[in-house]
Amino acid sequence: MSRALALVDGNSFYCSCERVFDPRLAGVPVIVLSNNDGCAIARTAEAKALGIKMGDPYFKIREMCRRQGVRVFSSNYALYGDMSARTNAVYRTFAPDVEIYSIDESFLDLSDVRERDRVALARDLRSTVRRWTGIPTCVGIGPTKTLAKLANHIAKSVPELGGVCDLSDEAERALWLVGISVGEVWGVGRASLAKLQALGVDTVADLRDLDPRPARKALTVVGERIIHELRGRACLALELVPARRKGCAVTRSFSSRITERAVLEQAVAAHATRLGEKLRRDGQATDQVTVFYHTSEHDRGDPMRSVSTVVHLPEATNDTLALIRAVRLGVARTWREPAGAPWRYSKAGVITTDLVPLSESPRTPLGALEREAAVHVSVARARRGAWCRPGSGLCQSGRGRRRPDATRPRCTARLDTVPTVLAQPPFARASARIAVPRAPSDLLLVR
DNA sequence: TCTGGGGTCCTAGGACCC
DNA sequence: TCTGGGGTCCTAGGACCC
Repeated sequence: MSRALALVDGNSFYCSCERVFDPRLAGVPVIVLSNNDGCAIARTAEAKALGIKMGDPYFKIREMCRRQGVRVFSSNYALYGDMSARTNAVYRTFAPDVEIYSIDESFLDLSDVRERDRVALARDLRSTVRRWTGIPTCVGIGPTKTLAKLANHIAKSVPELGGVCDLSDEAERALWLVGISVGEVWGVGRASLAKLQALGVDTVADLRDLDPRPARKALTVVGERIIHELRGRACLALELVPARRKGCAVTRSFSSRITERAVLEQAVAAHATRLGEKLRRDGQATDQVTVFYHTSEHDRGDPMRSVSTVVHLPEATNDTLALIRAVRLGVARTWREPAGAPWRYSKAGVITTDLVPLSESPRTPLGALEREAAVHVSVARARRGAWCRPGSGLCQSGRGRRRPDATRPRCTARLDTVPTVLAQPPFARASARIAVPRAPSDLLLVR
C-alpha cells in the first residue's frame, strides 16, 4: 500500500471557534485580533472578501469594520486550544496515527486506507468533525507532507472539490502543479520565492523539475528536501510524539508606551511568572533567562533604545521567585534614566533558549566557571532609521511573518557592548546534551 | 606565489512556519 | 492615540583544541 498522508485544517480556525458559540455569526464577516487587539490574525471568507488582510493593524481597518458590520473578537486561546483538542479527538477515530502540527492543523496517516477509498473517508471525516465540533475543515491528501499541504491549499481554493483534494495519483498531480505559483509551496517564503524566480522557477511544477543540486546552493538543504517531497519522495517524517520544546518565550507589547522603571519591572515579573508556569507544565527548567525591552520602530523621531541581557541562574530552575529575581536583575543592570526626552518603551519579554528536563538539571557544581553576561545596548537615532534588537535573535527584519515592508532598513544599529558581571556568581551547567548519531543522509528526516 | 590542518562547539543571523 | 506572539531549522564563522 502506498504512503498517504492527509493534512486536515480548520477553516479560519479562530473565527470558526467563535461561531460555534454564537450561531448568529454564521454568514457574517468575523475577525479575531492578536494580543492587545493589535492586528487581525484570523478572518472568515466574508471578511477576506472585504479586503481584510492577515496582519492588518486594527486601527487601520476599524472604521471599515464598523461600516461593513464585521464582528470583531479579541483572541481567546483557552477556547481555541479546547476546540483543537476536540477536533483531534475526532481525527483519531478515523486514523490512529495523528501528528498535531499546529493548533488548527494535523497530519493523519492514511497509508492503510485503499487509494480509491481515501477521498470518501476524507469527506466522512469533514462532515463528522463538523457535526461533532462545529468546526469546518479542509483535507489535502498526498504521498508526502509537502504534497498533502499543497493538496490542502487546492481543497481550500477550489470550491468545486468540496473541501477535499487528493494528489496521490502522479499524472493527475502533474496537471495541478503547472497551475500553482511556487510561492504556495510549504517552506517557500518571500526570500526563497525571489531566488527561485531568478532561476526561472514560477510554478510548483518548475520547482519539482529543478535540479536539486543548484537548488541546494540557493535554498540550502531545506530547498532540496522540498524538491524531493514534490516528486513524491518523503523527506519529512510523521512525528507522532511531540518533540521536547527547546525554547520558551513570554513577550508582550504594552497596551500603551511606558517610561517608568516600576512599570517595566512589573511587566517582566509577570512574564517571568508565566514563563515559570509554562516550564513547570512541561517539566522543564532553565539556568539562563534573556530579558529584553525596547522602544517602538514605529515611533520614528523619538529616542530609540533596545536592550537585551542574559541573566544566568545558579542552577536550572522553573521556580517563579527565582525567575522573577533574575529578570528584575536584568532590568536593574540595564535600566537608564533618560537625560532628555524619555524612552517610550513599547514591548518587553523574557526568553529562554536552553531548556533541560527538570530531572536532568544538575546541582550547582562547586568551583564552576564564572560566566559573564553581556549587556547589549543599542541606541539608534530615529532619523537614521536603523533598528534592531541585538543579542535577542529577534531582529525585526528577519523573523516571523513581520516585515512585509521590503524597504525597511536592515539592522545596522550601533552597538555599545557593556560586559556586566553579575553579583550572583553564575555557574556553568554540566552538559546535559546527549550525543545523537547523525542520520546517514542529511536529506532524509524520515525514519 | 607560499604563513598548518582539521575537528568540534557555540552563537548570530536568516528564513520559514502558524 | 493604535502595528502579535510564539516557535523551528539551517548556515557561516569564530573560538578553541590537539
